[in-house]
Amino acid sequence: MSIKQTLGRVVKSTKMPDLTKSFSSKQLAEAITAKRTGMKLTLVDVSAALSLSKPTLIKIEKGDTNVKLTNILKVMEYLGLSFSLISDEHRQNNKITGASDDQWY
Amino acid sequence: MSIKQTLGRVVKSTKMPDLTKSFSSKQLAEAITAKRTGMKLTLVDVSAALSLSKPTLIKIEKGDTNVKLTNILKVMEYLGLSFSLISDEHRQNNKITGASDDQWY
DNA sequence: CCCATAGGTAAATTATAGTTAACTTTTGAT
DNA sequence: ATCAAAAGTTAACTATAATTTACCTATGGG
Repeated sequence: MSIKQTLGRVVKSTKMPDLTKSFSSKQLAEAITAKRTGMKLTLVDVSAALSLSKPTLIKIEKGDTNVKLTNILKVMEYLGLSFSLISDEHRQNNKITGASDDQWY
Repeated sequence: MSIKQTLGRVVKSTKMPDLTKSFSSKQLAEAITAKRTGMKLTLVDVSAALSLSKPTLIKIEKGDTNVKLTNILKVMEYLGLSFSLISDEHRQNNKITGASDDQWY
């Protein structure tokens, strides 16, 4: 048990959003909050670990997109979250057609 | 055929990166460039459509992460790209255990 | 009820992203 | 080899994100 826990800090954990739903900044914000609280970390914990200010963290957890990508990526990496890229028009049914793949868009 | 094409603008299309590989800002940048050129759009086309400056677009296509998330999302939406979120520790083998799911992290 | 701790907000300042405009380089079609 | 258009760079400027510090509120344990 960590010292912090013995000092009685309590971080209520929030529910992880459904990551199968289509991306939105709100979903990202919720996932970050859920991850952080699930790991029993406070805003100040993350703030200190990443040298990121608390107001900026709060902006991120509120889904404000007027934040530098690098700051969001730092938080995500720290919490064990990451992106994957989806190309909307990219066909799932990727059967072999013999055609060249220069029409993927 | 569009007027632009009759004016002889040529946009060389670049290859789409492998979207199954793990996310990096470089991968994102490459995907954006590949999508844009695949759609035969110039930087100025996108710049004009989104009211975003060319230097900012170039930063994005170079993988510079010191860019506001909102600007990246605008470009991605315009080109038909999107994110999905991945929780690193989230188990794939999600078998029914009867346990409550408050230990997802 | 206290009191400590976490979340959240506000104002002033600093750092820097973004824009504009002009310019250079690269590219490819003819 | 020329020419036009696309990509990329630069510098000065403007807009605004980020920080700092200080506050306020909410919550839960004792």
